[in-house]
Amino acid sequence: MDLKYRALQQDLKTQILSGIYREGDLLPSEKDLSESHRVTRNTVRQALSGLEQEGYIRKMKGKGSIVIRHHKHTLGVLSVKGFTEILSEKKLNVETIVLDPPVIRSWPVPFFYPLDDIESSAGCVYLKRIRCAEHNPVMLESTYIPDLNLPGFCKKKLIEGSLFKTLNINYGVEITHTSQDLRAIAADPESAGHLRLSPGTPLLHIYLRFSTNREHLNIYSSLLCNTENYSIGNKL
Amino acid sequence: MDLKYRALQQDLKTQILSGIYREGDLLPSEKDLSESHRVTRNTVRQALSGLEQEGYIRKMKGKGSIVIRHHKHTLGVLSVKGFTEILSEKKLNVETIVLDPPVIRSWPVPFFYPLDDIESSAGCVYLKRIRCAEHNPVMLESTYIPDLNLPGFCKKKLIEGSLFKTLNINYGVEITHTSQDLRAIAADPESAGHLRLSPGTPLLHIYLRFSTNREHLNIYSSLLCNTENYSIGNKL
DNA sequence: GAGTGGTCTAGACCACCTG
DNA sequence: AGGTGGTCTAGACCACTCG
Repeated sequence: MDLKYRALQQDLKTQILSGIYREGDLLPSEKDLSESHRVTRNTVRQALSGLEQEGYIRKMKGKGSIVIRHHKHTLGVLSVKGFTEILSEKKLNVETIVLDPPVIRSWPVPFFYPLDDIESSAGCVYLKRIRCAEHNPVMLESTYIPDLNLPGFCKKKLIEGSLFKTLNINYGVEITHTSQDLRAIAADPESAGHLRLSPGTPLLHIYLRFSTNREHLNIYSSLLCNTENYSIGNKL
Repeated sequence: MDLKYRALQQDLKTQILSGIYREGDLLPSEKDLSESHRVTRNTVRQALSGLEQEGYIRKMKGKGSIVIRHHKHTLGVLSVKGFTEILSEKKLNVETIVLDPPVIRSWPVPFFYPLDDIESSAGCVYLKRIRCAEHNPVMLESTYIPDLNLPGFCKKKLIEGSLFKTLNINYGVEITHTSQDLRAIAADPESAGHLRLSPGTPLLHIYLRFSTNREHLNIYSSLLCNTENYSIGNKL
């Protein structure tokens, strides 16, 4: 598994993040990239589409691919990514505090996404974490995963604190799709306490569903975000 | 301008919305579509990518492209679309109430997006509207457009109530990119009144910037959304 | 006019899913 | 085993931007 377009995409991303290409710079043309990386222009275009989707560049007809300014104080595009990956790319100090370590329990009723029979009848791995940026709690994340062929998951530590990395390395799970659902709600007392806010403070509530390469093994997350200092988006 | 992939994408979308393909149905395979529409598979894939992005289908390796269930009570993917288009696709009853008809004024200071010199020195076309779904106000939208070569814009009526359609048909403006920024905030008294809510109710605040095919002509919108009954997202 | 990205063709091999 | 989508190649023509 080392796809050419992903390799090129990661190459360019690294160069942008390391400052080789700066805001406003033009990337090499698609023709140049295709020659220097020995791939066709279609493959280059696939890589550049990915970068555009992630908010690193902007493609301009007749001109080229422009590197885009990175906004501080934005948590990143809502995309097929985990929290750790999003914020470490922004070079923010990131911490995760585990409130409830992984346990097997029954599914909450009602659950925020409809579950299929196989998911329902399997148990549910649950964990709850606080995400901090620059030492401030900004996000409260409750995660639910069907307990389908994940032996010993609750006993092991998360690799580098990342759920996705752990699932990938230990169990070969890869994220394939994401869907999301957004609302604004008032903070309940418990959540407010965790986020060091007053109850009733408006929070961004995001329900996420990550599909994976394993059928029925979907990852569900409920995120409560304090958007006072860090907004969510792909502001360019 | 009639691109083959766009034509195919629209074709399939119409068939899905009209019920020819229902939730869970498989679309014809990429090979079949390429033969029946006399285009290559790459072109078919471009069209299907668009439909996937818009949340109409889900592509499954080895299986096919599955038509996805439409959730009621979701306002639609945040995408390169106007409000009118999003909700009419969902077959909801949609109304727009113009609070402040288009006028030329100076830019608010500070403005929520950085403006370039040409935008700043041009005037600013401003309008404010309430969006209703099923006769309930759900969204308060303030729109700002640089007054760059849009003769008579403030005097004319909007075509079918759609800002994008008006800009497109009368001035040849097409949307090319979108960026967005999300926060949760408490409703101020004025906004609360318009949305028939109590002040302090949590609202989803979305800043949008639409880039167009005309340089410097960007469309800026500030949206306040009541997400109590209609959430925002691409829940599948 | 030279270079760019946008679109499109006509093939190919692969991994994955299902019967 | 046969069909599906995922990836990739090697070309082509176009509209657009810029000097």
